[in-house]
Amino acid sequence: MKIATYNVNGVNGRLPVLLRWLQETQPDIVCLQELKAPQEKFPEQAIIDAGYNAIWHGQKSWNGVAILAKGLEIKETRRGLPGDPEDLHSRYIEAEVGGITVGGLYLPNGNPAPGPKFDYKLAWFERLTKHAANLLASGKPVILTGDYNVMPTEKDVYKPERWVEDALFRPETRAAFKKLVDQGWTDALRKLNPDETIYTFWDYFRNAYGRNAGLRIDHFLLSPGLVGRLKAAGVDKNVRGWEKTSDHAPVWIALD
DNA sequence: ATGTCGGGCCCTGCCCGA
Repeated sequence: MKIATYNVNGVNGRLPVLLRWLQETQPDIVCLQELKAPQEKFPEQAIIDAGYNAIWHGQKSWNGVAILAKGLEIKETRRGLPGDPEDLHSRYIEAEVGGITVGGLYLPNGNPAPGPKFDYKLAWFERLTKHAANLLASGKPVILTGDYNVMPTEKDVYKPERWVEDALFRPETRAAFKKLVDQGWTDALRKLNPDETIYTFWDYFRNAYGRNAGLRIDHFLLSPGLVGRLKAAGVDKNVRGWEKTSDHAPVWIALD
């Protein structure tokens, strides 16, 4: 079973790229982030025509998350993280699919830091970490995947010294990610490729993709029971080179 | 500091968020 995550950066603007990638790689389950579309503007029919069921949580202009599945029922278990009824951003959606609880997340960017946006990022991280503890305690197989907007270590940045003040790489952000993982999660891409340079994002500026000036910020965290089923993982880096593409590339894992 | 995207809107060049 192949499970993927993809920050599309505008699901309608990237629809041709998304459909081509689905057709070429045929993942079983897909988490999408940054739909940038209100609930009623999600391209549902095109996704159905591509062979996928979908649930999504849209929002005008920004954010937005979805879960797609091919030939599997998607049983929604939650939209939005608990802990702050004032938070109206569409950044978390969760479902039971194929016997696995899949949480698709779009963690706040947090720039500029310090400031209110960075505070919001750290608060959101805390809420995610609390919810993640409850998911682990359930003993069920769980995947938490999406755009974490965190480079966990220096290995995950093309030029770490340039990013130390950035919200994606500040010590507080890395500490928050470590605190989450240390609950007992496994970073699937790193587990299978302990020493390799792996990037999932290249910004649009200064020919970042051409220079491979990338970041690893899209992650798969697996609950302990799933680690033994992890057989492969990768980044569909070529998709970042397509016309009208997202600044992120799709990331995937294969489970037994 | 800069760079480049999608989306949205005082409908078209500019602002926001990333």
